[in-house]
Amino acid sequence: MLKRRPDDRFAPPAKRPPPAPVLDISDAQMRLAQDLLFFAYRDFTTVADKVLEELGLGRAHHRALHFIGRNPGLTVSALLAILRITKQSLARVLNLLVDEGYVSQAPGYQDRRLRLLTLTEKGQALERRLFESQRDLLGRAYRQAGPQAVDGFRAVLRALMDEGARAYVDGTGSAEDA
Amino acid sequence: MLKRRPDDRFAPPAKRPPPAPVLDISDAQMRLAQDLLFFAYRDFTTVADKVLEELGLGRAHHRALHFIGRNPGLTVSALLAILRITKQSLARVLNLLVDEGYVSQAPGYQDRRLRLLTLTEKGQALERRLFESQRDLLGRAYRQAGPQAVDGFRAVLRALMDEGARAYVDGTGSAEDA
DNA sequence: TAGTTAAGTCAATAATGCTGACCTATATGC
DNA sequence: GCATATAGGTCAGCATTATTGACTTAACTA
Repeated sequence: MLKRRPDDRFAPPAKRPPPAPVLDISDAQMRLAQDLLFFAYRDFTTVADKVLEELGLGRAHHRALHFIGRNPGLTVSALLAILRITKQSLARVLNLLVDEGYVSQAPGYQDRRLRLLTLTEKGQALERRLFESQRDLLGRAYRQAGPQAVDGFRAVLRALMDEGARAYVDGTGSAEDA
Repeated sequence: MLKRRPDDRFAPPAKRPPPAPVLDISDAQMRLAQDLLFFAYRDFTTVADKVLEELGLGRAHHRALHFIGRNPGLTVSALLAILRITKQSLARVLNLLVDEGYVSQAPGYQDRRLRLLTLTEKGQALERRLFESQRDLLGRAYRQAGPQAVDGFRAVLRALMDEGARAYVDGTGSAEDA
């Protein structure tokens, strides 16, 4: 391993950092939006992470619980399409949730190859608890920002996502498209 | 065939999945917001991930480039506070960015223990490219949703984040608080 | 000078993602 | 009935990004 001497990694000292290049208002607004999304998402997920940590679960488990809870009878394929991860990645998460009794599987009625996923009572209770941590934060934010802001919030987020995901959240598409 | 091997991982088959329990309007709205944030964040980050993939970089590198680019002369401590990761996690990412010539470090002028981080020209070019991929998506979303929606979007995201992060994005706090 | 702080580093571990290969069960089209 | 496609599961290995704990060096500060 080539050990760098400290000097190689250092630029000549600058008295003052160079000014941030902001080209126009529009770009500055866009960069602000990057910040906003990063911090809001960071802190929105953190409140649920705290609950998950107690149980030795991760964010991936939360996502699965959330989407199964919202779509009882969801198939594995549909969940994969939503999460955009591989079958092998989901397997680790889902097998644990099934083994621990949070999720139950039932064969499809018409097509018995399907594994329809639902939350058990235990799973519903956990999902509820996770939901409430985020709901409280979100509720405060909604009240603070006001109903008109909430409409705008939803409109922009909706426009940011894929066409398929948009159809899904609008209720006009299937989970497979998300 | 009925002669399938028994599997205690399977619940008894259910004709129809149980209905989703939606307790009141407010909760349904909150659950929708969870969906919106998930999908919007997923697709917002994906556009930059595609650029990063070509260069063998990850999302962690993008985050570092973004915040150094927005805050030239940022210290390592401040970047750690923003990203909320450990020094060891950042080290891997930052050392690569320095070694590859995206980021340069300069000792602090008053306090020479500090490593003031700035983007090199190469780093600025990459950050710009990453930014533009997200700016294009965001620009379309903003135009589609309209200026009033954008205000609401910003207000809710701002309210979702920590007090420190809020001060940071408002420009009234230091990066250390974020 | 003593203690604190900023940063770097080593070692080990965990969560979550990936690819490739292969398997079973079931459905469907001919 | 048979060939093929589809839904799902599994094994093995690997990459990225995070973690904790312990330690070091350099420089600031009381």
